Amino acid sequence: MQLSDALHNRVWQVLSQIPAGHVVTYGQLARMAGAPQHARAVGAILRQLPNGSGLPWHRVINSKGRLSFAEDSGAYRCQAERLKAEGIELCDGKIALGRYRWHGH
DNA sequence: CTGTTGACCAAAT
DNA sequence: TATTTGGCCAACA
Repeated sequence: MQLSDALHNRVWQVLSQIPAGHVVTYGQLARMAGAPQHARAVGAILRQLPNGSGLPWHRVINSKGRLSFAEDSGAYRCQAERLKAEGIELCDGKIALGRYRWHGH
């Protein structure tokens, strides 16, 4: 891995704490990991996440309450399906952040 | 080393 | 409400 191990580990740590049925945004996760200006780096970390990591990457969405994938992509459908399985519905392509956002402990 | 890309974001138009 | 703009920076070519 090339991203600073420290950031990588903190993101990994926070990600593992997100409860099922809740979501956080990339920027929020970056802040929670102590790197407020690194929303994009969080995306890069998730992108490189190993397949069998077991981490809830699908609970991370963008600040607009949308999934950061093209709607016609398999990744989009995969994430949407995983969220639906946790009771999180996409209304008009958007998630009600006010209702599902996780605010930490 | 330079330039581009992108699972981003907040503020300004 | 919808786009654009400027900032961010790791990964990649």
